[in-house]
Amino acid sequence: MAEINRAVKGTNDILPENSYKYRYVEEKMLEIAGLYGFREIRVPVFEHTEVFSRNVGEDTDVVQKEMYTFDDKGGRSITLRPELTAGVVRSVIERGVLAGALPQKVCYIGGCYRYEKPQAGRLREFHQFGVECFGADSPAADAEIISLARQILITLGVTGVQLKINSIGCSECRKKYVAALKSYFEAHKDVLCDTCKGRLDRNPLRILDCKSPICSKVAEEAPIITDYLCDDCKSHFNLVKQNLTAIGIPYEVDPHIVRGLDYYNKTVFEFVSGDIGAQSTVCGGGRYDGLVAKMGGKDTPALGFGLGIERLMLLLENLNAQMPEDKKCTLFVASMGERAQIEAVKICAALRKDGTEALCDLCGRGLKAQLKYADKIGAKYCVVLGEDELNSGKVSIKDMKTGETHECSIADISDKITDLGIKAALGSLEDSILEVDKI
RNA sequence: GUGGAUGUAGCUUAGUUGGUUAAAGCGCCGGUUUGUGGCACCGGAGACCGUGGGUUCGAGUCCCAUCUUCCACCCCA
Repeated sequence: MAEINRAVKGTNDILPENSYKYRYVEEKMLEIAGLYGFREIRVPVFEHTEVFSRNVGEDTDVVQKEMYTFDDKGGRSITLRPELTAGVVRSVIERGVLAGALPQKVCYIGGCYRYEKPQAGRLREFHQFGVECFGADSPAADAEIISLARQILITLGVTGVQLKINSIGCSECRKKYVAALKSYFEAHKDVLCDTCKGRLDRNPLRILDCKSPICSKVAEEAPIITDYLCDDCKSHFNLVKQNLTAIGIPYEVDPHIVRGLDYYNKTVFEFVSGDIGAQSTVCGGGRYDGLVAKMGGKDTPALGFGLGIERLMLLLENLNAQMPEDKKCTLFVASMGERAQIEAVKICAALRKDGTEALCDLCGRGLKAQLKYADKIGAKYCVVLGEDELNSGKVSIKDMKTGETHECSIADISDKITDLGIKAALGSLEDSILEVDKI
């Protein structure tokens, strides 16, 4: 295949045989978020580069080497969003959303772009579902979004994920902690891996996350952030934990959870799974109380999370999670001869007007081939239309599964189909959703 | 960006120590006498063997490069 005709590295096509699963998952997520008062917001795929570089963090990998940045024809530096939080914050400030009743709760689904080396659960174009809550500083808000993330995962059939939480404190206590951490690792500098030696100055927090056996061994004995939290941060974190316990959400405090985006403070959390390869985080988020003010808005506490849709789908697949079936054709109208063909088109038009998926031959095929096709696409019923039927005005509707036939007049096909208890499309989808809910 | 693996029809694969028109299954299309799908049988279309170089009388088979995909590191969702 010529280079130009191939999908760009790290991008993916979702074909009809799978797209309905994505739609189901996305609709479910929006629906559950709605139960918590989150309403969908849609923001641009690209922003001024500074929206990300300044706020995600000039020093982060995302900004340093992963952004798709280009100049537009007006000479503006534009960047395809590598994540959604910064753009959403820009939007709610600019559009005056934060002037409304607080907290403001928004959620979104959208593509994100990062120039990384593709791998299982990691694409250059990937999609995130996420929520952001503005104006709530209570620990109950932290627990609430964690609860939302968990409800989404569980409802969709995810099992075996672990919730890890931590507090990285406010800027004051983090300053003290980073200093302590630095002097600790400084003492063990000789055994650290090369990348961690480099991180010592730039971002000592990252060493805690290193997977090299030696570094993680050293990290085990490192000072723990929770010991450095100021009274306010400490009590906030304790209350988050109490809230989680109160609503029955199991968690593990993992002092090594360090988010890679600069805007986080206080509570951070991740839902991790062992079933999606090395990219174990399906959902990550936390508090970012300083970001709104930093971006020029009124000082407003905020928090949120992002959930990787491709990773979630991978996980659901690996776990063999139940998924509703796709819609199928309700009635196939096979025809023989020109007169019948035109009648078939009329019947389909009438059925579609009534909300029923009805198909007829478009290839000029023989009767046998038409029925074969009806079978392959999983049509529930079919009728054959020939001279006999046109003359008598009666057809027999055949149930493709059982072979049973039901007589009726051509004019009554639509009513008959309805009588048979078949609600095209939506019926089957809703049934299966109910089933999933029961699990 | 750094490592390791992969690449033959739409899909899954076979292809012997390099040797004539590159196989199979599934899928697709059609047929098995005239108006009924699923089964069976028969037939057909479909591959410049990822791409570009090189070695050779001759390469899907060997060498180099490049790209893709996959896996790990890094980082993140």
